[in-house]
Amino acid sequence: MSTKDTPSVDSSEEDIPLSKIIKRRKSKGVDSDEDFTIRRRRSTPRKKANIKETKKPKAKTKNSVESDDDIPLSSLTKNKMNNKNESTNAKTKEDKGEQSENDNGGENNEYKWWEGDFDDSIKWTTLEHSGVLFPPEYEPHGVPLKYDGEMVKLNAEEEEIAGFYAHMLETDYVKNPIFNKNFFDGFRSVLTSENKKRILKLEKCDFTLMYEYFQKLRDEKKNMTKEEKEKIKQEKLKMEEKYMTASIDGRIEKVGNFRIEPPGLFRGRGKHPKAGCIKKRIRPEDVTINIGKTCKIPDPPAGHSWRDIIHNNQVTWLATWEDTVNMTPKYVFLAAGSSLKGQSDFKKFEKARELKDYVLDIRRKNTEELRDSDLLTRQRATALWLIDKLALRAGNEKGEDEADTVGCCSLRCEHIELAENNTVIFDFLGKDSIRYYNQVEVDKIIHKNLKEFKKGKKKDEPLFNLLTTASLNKYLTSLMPGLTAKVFRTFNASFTFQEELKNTPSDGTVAEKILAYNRANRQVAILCNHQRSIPKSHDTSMTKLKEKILMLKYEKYLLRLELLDLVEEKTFKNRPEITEMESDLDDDVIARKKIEKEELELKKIEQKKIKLEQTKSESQESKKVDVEKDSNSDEESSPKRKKKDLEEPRKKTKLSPERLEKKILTLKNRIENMKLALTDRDENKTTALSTSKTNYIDPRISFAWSKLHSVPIEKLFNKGLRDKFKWATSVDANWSF
DNA sequence: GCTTAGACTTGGAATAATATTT
DNA sequence: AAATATTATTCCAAGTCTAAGC
Repeated sequence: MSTKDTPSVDSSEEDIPLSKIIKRRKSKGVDSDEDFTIRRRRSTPRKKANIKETKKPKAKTKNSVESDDDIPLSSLTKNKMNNKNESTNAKTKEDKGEQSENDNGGENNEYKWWEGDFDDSIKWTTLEHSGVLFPPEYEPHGVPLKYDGEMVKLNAEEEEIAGFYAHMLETDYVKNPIFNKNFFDGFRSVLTSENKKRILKLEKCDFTLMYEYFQKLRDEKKNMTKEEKEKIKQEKLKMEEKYMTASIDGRIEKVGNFRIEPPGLFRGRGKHPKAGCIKKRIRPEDVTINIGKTCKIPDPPAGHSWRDIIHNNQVTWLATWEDTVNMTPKYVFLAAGSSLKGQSDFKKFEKARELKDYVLDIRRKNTEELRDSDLLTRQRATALWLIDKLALRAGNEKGEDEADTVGCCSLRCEHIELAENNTVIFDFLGKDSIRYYNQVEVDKIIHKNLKEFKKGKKKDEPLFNLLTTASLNKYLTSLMPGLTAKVFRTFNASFTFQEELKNTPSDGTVAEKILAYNRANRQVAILCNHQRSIPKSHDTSMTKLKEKILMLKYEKYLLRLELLDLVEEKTFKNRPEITEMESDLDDDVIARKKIEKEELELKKIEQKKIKLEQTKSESQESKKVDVEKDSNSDEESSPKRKKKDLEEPRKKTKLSPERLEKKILTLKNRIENMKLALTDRDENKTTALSTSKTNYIDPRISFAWSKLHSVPIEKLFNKGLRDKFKWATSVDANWSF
């Protein structure tokens, strides 16, 4: 493995946290030499001195109110302060019981914040919760590592880290050299000196014994009986119950992520320089709790204490800790359906709607500024054009220890190519290292400007060298209060969606309408470049669906033949829905389907037989006769059939013409629906609809559409989304974004 | 003024739950 | 009833943006 390309850590530094090393290098680098031609990326580190064991009790956040601070934690936690805090504690259980499973405002005692005003500078007045849930302590399993063909016994710490890697053996992560290097460095740093001497190369490590052991555990778990599984589930639920809700201003609301992230290997996306680094176990001593001043402080796990307790009601988080890989803060927030999240969601969409009233003026002005004499103005105008037209993200600067991805303001010359006919080709990695590739014909002036901005620059220099997200946003806010780059994305997404929905066939079936809805959704997802990897089973499920449709068509064809046997064809002169032959149902297909159908029927009969034998052994005889009569009704030999053979009389349904006609129509309907579903799915294979649905499209558009077209909202929003967007439920059918 | 800590939204993948097929 | 496919939920990484702090 590549020990060669590892300049960052030499052996002498082995025991110093990586973050420290990087920080040191960085400051050295900035002071002295280094490239830094034009302000390239921010020389980041989110550092923080990170004094590991001598944890200083950290300064209080601005609003944290003193009061309890001088009392030792231990006495606070033991000393039940129950009575002091307003009722909530006792009430909790009852409330939970009654509101548990009301999906959609069945209960009316719910807090409908959207029916009144709300102030959101102060997020809460009382806040009570149970803190966070820690993952279980590590339990060693004793499965050894094989190194260079020999067994190596690992101690618990070593084994845990090795296990992290073993778990990922089947993933693509282990194909990533950066990941491997970071992991191996981390692994070696926990090895005992004896093992460290021995374990020198990752390629010689064989984790398969552990992998197989984990696999075995998984299988065992899977093979447990239903009852055992249920019991475990119940126990888990009981453990977690108290963490799942919080009481905010006396109301019980759901908490989102109350679980502390378990230790593991950092799964950075794309070419993240830290991919594979060890994410250390978080302890109560790392966790700060934010809670109402008079509320009971949750008990930390036995023998432990919290890092800090604060009472900051200007923020919404309940707990925080620092991620050990990137030194970034992590938070526990309320769930998406909570009032706090709902309010800010509502605000977000209202802000985007506000832009509607400004956008024409802004665009007009911007168009002028594209030709401004000032270079900065021209850059800004061009960038804004991209943000507005192509829904690009703002593009903050990124650090050296992050994956190299860009957004609008951080685009570099290498990311765009200027082609003929005012065409620009965008090709860069955006958020999550998702590729943005787009070939667009742009206004002449845009093309001209981009050409100008590229001129004389190297490919790795910034395209908009005079622009930053901060300056752009500052300018935007001067045009409209609270306007920032991301508002454009929200605005354009919602607006596009509403426009696209106008293609809904108002006299279509529900399935057709849903297809139109999903198509509109998909247009937005494409605009926002929300991509996903093609599901593994896409091809198979596609052909399967096609076959299914063909089978239905074949059955319809059979019914039609039967009908035309009974009734003169001319009766249906003006009824193409009855007489029309399916275009893709040729002889071969018919032959194939015929056989399939027979096989299917045979199988059914077989099963029926088995069942009969099992259940009614005494009346077996008489039934069997029936079955046999059925099964030998048609015998087929060769799949090669000529039309003549196909049309020869077949097993009939013996239904009346009226019934046959009706059956044909239902079948036709089913076929249509399936075809729609198929198209929908195929068009969707690389597009992720969920992100735009959850974050960009104003839910009121969907609720209004649902009412206007009488499509049940359940077909559009799953339970989670309905809960998240309950504030939008009551819009009028004619509501407009 | 500039940098960056901090808080919050946005994002695709992984995993769990459920539905469907065998 | 087990295997598989599909959908919903959870996970946690990676953005945006504000304001604290110099």
